[in-house]
Amino acid sequence: MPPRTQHRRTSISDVARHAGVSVGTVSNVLNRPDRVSPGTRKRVEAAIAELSFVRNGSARQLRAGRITTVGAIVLDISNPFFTDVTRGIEERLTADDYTLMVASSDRDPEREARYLRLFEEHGVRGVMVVPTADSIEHLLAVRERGIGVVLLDHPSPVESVSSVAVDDVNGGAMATRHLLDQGHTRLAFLNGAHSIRQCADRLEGVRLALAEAGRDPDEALVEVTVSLDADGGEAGIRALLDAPDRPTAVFCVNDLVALGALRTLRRAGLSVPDDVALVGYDDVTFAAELATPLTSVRQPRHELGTRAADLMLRGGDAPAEHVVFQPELVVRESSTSAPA
Amino acid sequence: MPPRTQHRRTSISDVARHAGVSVGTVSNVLNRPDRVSPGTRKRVEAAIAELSFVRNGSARQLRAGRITTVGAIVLDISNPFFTDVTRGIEERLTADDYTLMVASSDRDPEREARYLRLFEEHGVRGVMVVPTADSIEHLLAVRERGIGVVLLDHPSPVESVSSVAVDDVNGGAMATRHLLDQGHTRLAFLNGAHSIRQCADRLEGVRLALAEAGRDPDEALVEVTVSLDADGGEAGIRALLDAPDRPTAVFCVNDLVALGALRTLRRAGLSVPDDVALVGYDDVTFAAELATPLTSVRQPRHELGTRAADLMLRGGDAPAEHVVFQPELVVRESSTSAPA
DNA sequence: TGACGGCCTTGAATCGATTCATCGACCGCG
DNA sequence: CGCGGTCGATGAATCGATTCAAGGCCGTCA
Repeated sequence: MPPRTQHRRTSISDVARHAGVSVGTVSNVLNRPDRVSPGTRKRVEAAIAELSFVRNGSARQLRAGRITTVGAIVLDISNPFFTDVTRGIEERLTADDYTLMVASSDRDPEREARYLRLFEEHGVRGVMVVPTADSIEHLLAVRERGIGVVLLDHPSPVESVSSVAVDDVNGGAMATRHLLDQGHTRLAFLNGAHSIRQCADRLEGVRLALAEAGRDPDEALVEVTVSLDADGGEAGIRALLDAPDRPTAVFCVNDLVALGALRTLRRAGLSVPDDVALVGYDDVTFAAELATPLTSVRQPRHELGTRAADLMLRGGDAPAEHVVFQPELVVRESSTSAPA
Repeated sequence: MPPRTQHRRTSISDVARHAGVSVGTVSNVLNRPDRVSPGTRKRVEAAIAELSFVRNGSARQLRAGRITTVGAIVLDISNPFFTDVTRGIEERLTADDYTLMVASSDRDPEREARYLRLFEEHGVRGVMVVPTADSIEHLLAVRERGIGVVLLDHPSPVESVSSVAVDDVNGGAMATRHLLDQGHTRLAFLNGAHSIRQCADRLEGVRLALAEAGRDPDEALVEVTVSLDADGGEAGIRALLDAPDRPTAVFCVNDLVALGALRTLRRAGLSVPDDVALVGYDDVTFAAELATPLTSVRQPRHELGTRAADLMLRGGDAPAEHVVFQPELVVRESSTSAPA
């Protein structure tokens, strides 16, 4: 793609020569134009335009030390939950003229580590990470090297690292209580791997709510481990259909899974909510508009992002803070026999 | 967030000193370990670990000139269409050990320019851009400076710049022909600003199909300009409901708009497809699962991304290529009076 | 006239990793 | 014993922008 002739990038000294000034002056025009007389400034600007000069960010940064860029590593960039969180972050950062670089770990600790290193090598001011594993040793090490760290959608296991999270235990419990209230006794939970904190916590909430209601979680609950997308929901329901004693209510760990579940239940000729009640998590845009409008646990996605960015941008000497938002159950038709 | 004491980042010479070797040797351990004797290598590696040294990417890159990173600028990162395209790109790049930096221009030429400069300053190998405006002057300038450019979801106006696109004219025409075939005579098109090429092209296809059928586009078509999300769909339908001669079929420029349209039609007590037929664009995951499964024009999103990355990664001397994919109409219930 | 202050401009030093010409040590062979 | 060759290690030069001490110029005031 680049033209054959690999011309050297034009540098600040090319500009200086072309304008008949020193490199220092060009740099001043670029960074502190007020310190340069209007005449020379104009000449330098003309030279810059003529040579179509673009600053070399690496050199600039090498000298300056650190830049106004923050990195974010989320679990899955194609999940609407995370895109909304990301937008929140970006909005807040842009207000302070910071730039955001986003990466998706795809729940792979190795990818997380890789991007973390990439960000660090490029001298980001800080990173906001949704950790793939519970250990945050590696993040502490990063912070040790002077880089800001904020945990995203994850409560901090240590006091000294700021974090922004939503109470997933409560979210799981809310969904479960609702299903119990509707009279269901045999529940299924289409969940992700327990190594993912959000999944483990929501499960805990589910079990808590069952115990609270005097039910034995091991008996009243079937947990199916699935991938966290629509295909996972499909697979999960297939597994349940074959089971001898089919649950009457299914709680899905996120709305994408619920989408797949809904699709598969309908194909199997089962009615939602009459044959099977369904509850999702996240309350994404389309949840209300599905074939059967989906009951879901809503999280303050956007605010999660802005708040995290807030914590990131505070001075380096501010004490760590731990923010926990509460989720909210949005009841729709998929879990209530009488239309909502 | 960063600790009070602003310690200088440990550098390669710190490592060298600590291990009792020269900087050149440390660099060799890092880049060409085979040229270092096992003994010293081990010592250096120990020093690296002990000091928890992280390469300074800026310095590295300053010397090396360019890196294995490419940038992508899409119109709207929260649109599932673009997240899928992005995944395609990333998948292909990862195979060649390249890294991707994604940014969203939000259809703002200024933001596009800003990110373009940011990428260039950081020495990316190339950029893949969904242009916000039809002019690609600024992209040609970037290429002039030796940076690869591939147009994403946009046919190239010039021979020399590679591009990957989907035939939007045909997509618009397909949707329209389908609605005409269903017997509709008054159509509405909820479209975005014509400055967005995709929107202009789809409109052209719509008009083409109308003319083809012997209809006068100016008479048979109502076009409403809306924002390209669910809220836009809602606003668009509201505008139509007030119109004296309500169209019987609505074509939406993407599925998010269609989602909002569907929601609003239902709230207004109108049945889809009996009162109003609806067709979307993109065929996103949830299109088939909506209250009324949505007829939509499917685009090869993932392939669009991988193919673009392909073009990006070819050597700099390969001739430009222009790939055009064909969309595909997926008919569902929202546009057919008899259930699909 | 000379001293002084203010305003621009200069250019060498600096950031940290990479590269490469050079050197030393060591081995094998004649 | 001497020579050529190999392997490993060295460290100065380099990339390009920024910074800052130093110097030049001009006008003002005593």
